[in-house]
Amino acid sequence: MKGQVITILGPTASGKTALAVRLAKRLGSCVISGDAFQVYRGMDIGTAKVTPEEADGVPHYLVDCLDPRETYSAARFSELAGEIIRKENQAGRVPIIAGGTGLYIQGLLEGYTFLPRGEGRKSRWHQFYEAHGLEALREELLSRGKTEAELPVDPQRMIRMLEVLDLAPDAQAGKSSGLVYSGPVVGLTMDRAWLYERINRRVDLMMAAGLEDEVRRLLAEGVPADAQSMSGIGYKEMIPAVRGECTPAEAAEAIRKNTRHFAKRQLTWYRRMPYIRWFERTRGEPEEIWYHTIEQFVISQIKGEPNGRENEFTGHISE
RNA sequence: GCCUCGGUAGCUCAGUUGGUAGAGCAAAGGACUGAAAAUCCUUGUGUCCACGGUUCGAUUCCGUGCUGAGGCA
Repeated sequence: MKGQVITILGPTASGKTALAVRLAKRLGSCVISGDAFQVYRGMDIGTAKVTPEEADGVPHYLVDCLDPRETYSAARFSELAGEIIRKENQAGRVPIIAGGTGLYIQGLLEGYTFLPRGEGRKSRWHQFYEAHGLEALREELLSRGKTEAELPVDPQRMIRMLEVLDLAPDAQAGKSSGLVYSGPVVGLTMDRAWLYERINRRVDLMMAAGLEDEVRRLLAEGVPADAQSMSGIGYKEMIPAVRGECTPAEAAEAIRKNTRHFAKRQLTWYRRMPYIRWFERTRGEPEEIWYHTIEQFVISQIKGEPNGRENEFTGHISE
C-alpha cells in the first residue's frame, strides 16, 4: 500500500463537490480534484469548479494549476496526485479525491503503469490518418507485426498504438493486482431520470452564470479552439455560439445532451470498479441525510493510522 | 359552416404503385492505460388516429367520425 486516501466518485452533477468539502472539514483534510478539466485556470463555469465560497477554506489540489493551452493526462494526474497523497499522509492527513474521470481515478487507485507519452493530435500518425484514412492505419499496424485481433477499431487508439511502437516497441501497459491505496471508495448515484433533470438544470445555471462570456474570454486570450482544454463539454459546443454560427440556446441544448451522454459513460466505466461502495440517493431524500450516512461510513473506514492497513480492500478486481 | 393539408417509434418525419414499416434525434447497453468531459462499437414491434366498406389481404384505396394546422365565409 502506498498510503491512504478517501475517494468520492460518481456521475457529473451527483453532488461530489459538496460532499468532498464537507468530509474535508470534518476530518481537517484537503480535497484533490480527480477531474481532467478543472485543472485549467479560467475555466470555471463550464467545469462546475468549486467556488471559493463552496470550498470554504478547504485546500483544493489539482484545480487551477494549468494554463488552458497546456495538456493534461491520466498519467500526469497519477504522478501529481500520488505525490500529494504521500505528503498529506506524512502530515497525518487522509486526503479526499473527488472526481468523475474514470480512467484517472482507476489509474491512480490501481497503480497503472502507463505507456510512453505521445504527442496526441500533434503526432505524425495523426496527420498520417488525416491524409490517408483508417485503412492506411490498419495496414501500417499489420505491417509492424500486429495481428487483426490486436487492432483497435478506434482511430484514436490506432494512432496511439503506432506512437508507442515508435517510442518503445516492447513497452507493456501494466497495473497492480489490486488497489494500491487503502481507504474507502464511495460512489454517488441516483435514479437516472432524476440525474438527467439535475444535469439539465445545472446547464441552465451555467448559461445564466455567463458560460458564453467565459468561452469568449478564453478565445480572446488566445486559447486555440482546438486546444485539449477546449474539447471539454460546455466549451466545444459554445465555440460556435461565440462565433455566431449557432444560437446560445442551441449550444445549451447540445451541452445538455452531451452531458447526459457523458454521465452514462461514466456510470459504465464505474461498473468495472468492484470496490466502489455505492450510496444511492432516493428521490426526495434530503441531501443532508444522504451526506450524513456517507460521512458515517467514511469515518468508520479510516480509523487508525493514515498508513494503516486494516481497511485494505481484499476482494478481487475482476477483468 | 365550407375548402385544403396533416394524424406512422418518446420527438421530427419518410415510406408502402394494397402483401402489417424505416431514417435522424432522443433513449439504452458496451469498450477504454500519457486526448478520456476524448474516441469508438452495438441496439428500432410501433393499436401506421378510430370505425365501417371494397379486397384473398388495408397502415396504404373509398366513406364516416374524431383531432391538429392553415384558408374561405
